[in-house]
Amino acid sequence: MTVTLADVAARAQVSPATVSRVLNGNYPVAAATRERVLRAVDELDYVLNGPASALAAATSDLVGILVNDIADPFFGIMASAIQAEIGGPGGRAGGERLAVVCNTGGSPERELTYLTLLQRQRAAAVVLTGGAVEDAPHAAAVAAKLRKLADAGTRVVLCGRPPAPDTEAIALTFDNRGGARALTDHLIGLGHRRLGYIAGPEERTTTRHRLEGHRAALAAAGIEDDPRRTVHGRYDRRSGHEATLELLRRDPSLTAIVAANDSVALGACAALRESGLRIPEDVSVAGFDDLPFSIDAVPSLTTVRLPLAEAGARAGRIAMGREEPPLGGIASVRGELMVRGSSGVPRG
Amino acid sequence: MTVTLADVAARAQVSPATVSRVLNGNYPVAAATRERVLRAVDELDYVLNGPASALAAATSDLVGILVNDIADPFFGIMASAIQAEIGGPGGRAGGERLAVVCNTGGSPERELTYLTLLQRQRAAAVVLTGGAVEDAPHAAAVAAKLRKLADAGTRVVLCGRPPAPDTEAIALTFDNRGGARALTDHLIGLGHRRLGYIAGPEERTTTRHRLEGHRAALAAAGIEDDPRRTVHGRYDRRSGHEATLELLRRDPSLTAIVAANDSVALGACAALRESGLRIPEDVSVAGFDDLPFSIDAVPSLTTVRLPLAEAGARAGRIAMGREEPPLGGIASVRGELMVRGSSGVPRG
DNA sequence: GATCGCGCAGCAAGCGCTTTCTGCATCGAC
DNA sequence: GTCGATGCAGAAAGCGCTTGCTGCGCGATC
Repeated sequence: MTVTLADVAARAQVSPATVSRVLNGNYPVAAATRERVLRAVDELDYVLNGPASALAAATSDLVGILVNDIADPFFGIMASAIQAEIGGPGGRAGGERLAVVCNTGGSPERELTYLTLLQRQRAAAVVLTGGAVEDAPHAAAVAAKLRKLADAGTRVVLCGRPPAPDTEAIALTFDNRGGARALTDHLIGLGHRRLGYIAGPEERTTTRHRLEGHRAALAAAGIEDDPRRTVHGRYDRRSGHEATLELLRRDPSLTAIVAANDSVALGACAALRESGLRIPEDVSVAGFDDLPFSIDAVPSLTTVRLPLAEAGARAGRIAMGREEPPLGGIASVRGELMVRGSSGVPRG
Repeated sequence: MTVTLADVAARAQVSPATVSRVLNGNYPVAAATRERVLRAVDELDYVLNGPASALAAATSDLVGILVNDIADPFFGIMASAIQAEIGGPGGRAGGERLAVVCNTGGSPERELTYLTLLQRQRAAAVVLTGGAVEDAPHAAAVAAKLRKLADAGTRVVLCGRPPAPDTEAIALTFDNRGGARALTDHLIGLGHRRLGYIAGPEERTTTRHRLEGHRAALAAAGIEDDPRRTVHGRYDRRSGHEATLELLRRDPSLTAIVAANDSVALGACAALRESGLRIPEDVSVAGFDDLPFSIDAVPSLTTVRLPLAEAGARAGRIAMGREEPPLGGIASVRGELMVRGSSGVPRG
């Protein structure tokens, strides 16, 4: 029913071995023979059996990309860049590889399960994107998995994620702390003294790092860090909206709101407007990430640009072994402060 | 080195066959034996070899999801919904399936190549999302591929994509024509007579359908369809920005701009503002899709909401055989007009 | 007590490919 | 003319798993 290597071999009047070699192109085959085989492949419309070759060769051409939320452009942009380098169809790489984008939904269990699934598929490489969860047992479990994957020959790269100790994983981490510091420094420089902070989920490394940067800036300026000025939520606009109302309730005299990311910032803007406050005249707003829509907000969002596409591309190349990993296996990728319309000098 | 089924069998003192049956759970195994096997699996930290089992069983647990642009939330949202139903880790389905999100970048060749790659992997199902390219040879090639996939037992579902004739593929299409018609009807109802239209890439079905809906509305209102009022571009904000400037150049008296989608609409808004025009006082703007950020635009965007997540979920269920396909294998999914701040009565 | 049925486990034959090793020409060199 | 390279193709042994079939031991049946 389905065409197999043997069928092609029969048609081309060669042995299966030869067909395999023509298809994999890593062994000398006479031009005439190759020609004949290729023609037979074409005529029979033969498609290689992936599992079979993966089994025989003990390697597969699957590359896993783990993301927290595929519907979020933050991850979409990285995934897209990674995939472009993985050399799926159209990529520069010769061998065609299938990029598998796995949506963990931010759940540690699903992360682990996907890792197992990829291990099961004998993935050629795995790229984990986005912040990790700060939970010792889980971190250990992930580290163990990553070690096992590495042992099995799977290259592991972390993109926008903190390094995993005791692991061979290459890490390209974003300097969230530095970016947040610069952002809050900017606001303080404008004269703000009462800043609200809308943080992400408590247990995420990204959340903590950004918060630390923010606090470092406050401390450096001698501003007391009132815990009531920080609210935790999810990384989405809805959460930004709710958190802003809460912050305003706690302290109506706030002059600036720093959000965990751009989506949250947009939610904050909406809440401020609904509350009759102008941006930035009454309250300044700042985001993080600089996703494409941020520049279209009105006023456009002051934020920290993260080179998502560049980092993803680099991670992809490293995963494919087409670029040298950074020294020590760890590189910190800096963000860039983008000062735009949503931040200004505080009133009064 | 790596643990195999045989190792587990040895440790549990049973035959490999029994281990396999315990793992697949589709054959009676005595409780005590099962217990013993499971313990051995655990102790040896055994991970099934995916390719090997796929080869032996002639099926795999991979499910392909083709998207045009993974960095675009339009596709991200659908992909996310599909995947949730595919029953990856955490899904309701028992068997764990690996969702493979493939980024075609809108390129017909890559689409085809990915389809081949999925065929090669003997994917369990494939979901194609988003508009197709209107190119007869390519459409035929895709149809042929889909037929072949179906023959091989792969379930094929189209989500937000026109039906593929002569194919067993189930199609869930968006009623782009109807949505566009309603949108332009709304603007005409407000009194607009000079509407600019920023269309997507010429060769896409989505582009054509939306444009047809728009034109149908114009025709119904007896408004001449000046071809100079339509500009084609990509489905991104940049394109919306450029196209708007072009439309304004051609006819500064426009009172409304209808965009191919929300991203394009945002670009249009930016261009209008830069040109010193107010929205909607001077020019009304309308988008399409109702992506999450649309409500945060200022003014919030009048658009057509497409039930992306719902359609994706349904497509996912159908792909998994957990929901009956629609009668005739084709269902049209309607959008809903969302009237918001960006559209108003024209000046004068 | 012999027979049948049934529940459970093992045997062994592949699944379709890769790859090592072997073999046969052909060619150049001495 | 002979021998060793060299270049290319084939034979065959798996890769690790699934599954149809066989077989065994037990309680139920006549």
